[in-house]
Amino acid sequence: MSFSVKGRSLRGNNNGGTGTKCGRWNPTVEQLKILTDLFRAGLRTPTTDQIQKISTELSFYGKIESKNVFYWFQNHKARERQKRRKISIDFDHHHHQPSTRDVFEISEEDCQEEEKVIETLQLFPVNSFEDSNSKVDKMRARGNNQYREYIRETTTTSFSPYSSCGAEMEHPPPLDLRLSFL
Amino acid sequence: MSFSVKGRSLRGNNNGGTGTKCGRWNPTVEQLKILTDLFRAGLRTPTTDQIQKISTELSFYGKIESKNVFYWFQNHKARERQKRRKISIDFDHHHHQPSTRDVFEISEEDCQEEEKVIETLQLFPVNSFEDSNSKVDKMRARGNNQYREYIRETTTTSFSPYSSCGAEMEHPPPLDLRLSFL
DNA sequence: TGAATATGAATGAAGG
DNA sequence: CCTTCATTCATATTCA
Repeated sequence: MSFSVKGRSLRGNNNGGTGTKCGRWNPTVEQLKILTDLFRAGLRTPTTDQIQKISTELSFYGKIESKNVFYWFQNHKARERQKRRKISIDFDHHHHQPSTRDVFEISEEDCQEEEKVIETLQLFPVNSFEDSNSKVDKMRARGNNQYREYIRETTTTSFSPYSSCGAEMEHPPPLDLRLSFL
Repeated sequence: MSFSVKGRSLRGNNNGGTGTKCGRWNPTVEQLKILTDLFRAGLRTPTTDQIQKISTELSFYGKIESKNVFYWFQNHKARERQKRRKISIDFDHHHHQPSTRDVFEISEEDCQEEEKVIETLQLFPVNSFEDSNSKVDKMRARGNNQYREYIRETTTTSFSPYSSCGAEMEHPPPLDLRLSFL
């Protein structure tokens, strides 16, 4: 159906939201770069005003609407958090015995959970003395959450005691309880 | 849509964490079987908890991460819906029985749109034991709140004097002030 | 072997 | 902010 050429690779350069399908905004590399920088600089929930400015700035690199900026931050923030959360769960789940090796590297890069701001960049008043001072986002260990991306990053592929190299293991088929084990 | 059975032939066993490129998860026939059964049993959007269990169960048949399970259900549900949608359109277009097997191929699947559960299988409490109480989401009346309102009303494409459709323009990069323009 | 297709993975966009 | 849907991207797989 939809044409999917083999090598699309680069995202941003193909079109600034123009050219092809204008169904939805597709950030250009430049836009993405800026957004990421802002995020990493500590920006998480930009105000309407900030969104407006960012949008204007980014519009320079391609078509964009302020709502795109709004959504981008919302999604990015959420997914970044979930990713971290999921990884820990995943680990916890597959953690059998503290095997010597494979101590995994869950933490990953920026573990800056909070709205930490990098002054070096002369940021805006991200959350400046507004109402809440310390919004320690306590991640309540809820049992059910959405899953979304906790993906990418390290391929800390959870191993399983079974499944070796093609080798067939006389696995203890739990079987039957197919649909009831949940 | 040739009726080529989903038969992935000899796929399942290759990704035991070995063999070929483990770029991405490739379900083994057993895993696929279970996932499909669960889906047909009515499971559509498993909770994190369910995903964990399923993942554990499936890990027995081969390397797998919980995220794979998450994605599988997301994709399967979406594509099932999409397929059905396309068919109806197709049908609508022809104004008469396509007479082709396409329609049948699909109808073969359970047309249960909802999370209908087949009790026969003694399913889990799909949605039961859910959260106990409400999660009163307090939206702080910040100035940046409710952006959605704004989004709805204005489709302000925050245009810019530059950036037109596809047109190439040697933009005057404001650059530098990346993070300071706010 | 390259086009067509199946499907895992990612993310923009909304609804609530 | 959480959850879900719709699309799209990226590959593995098929097949002529």
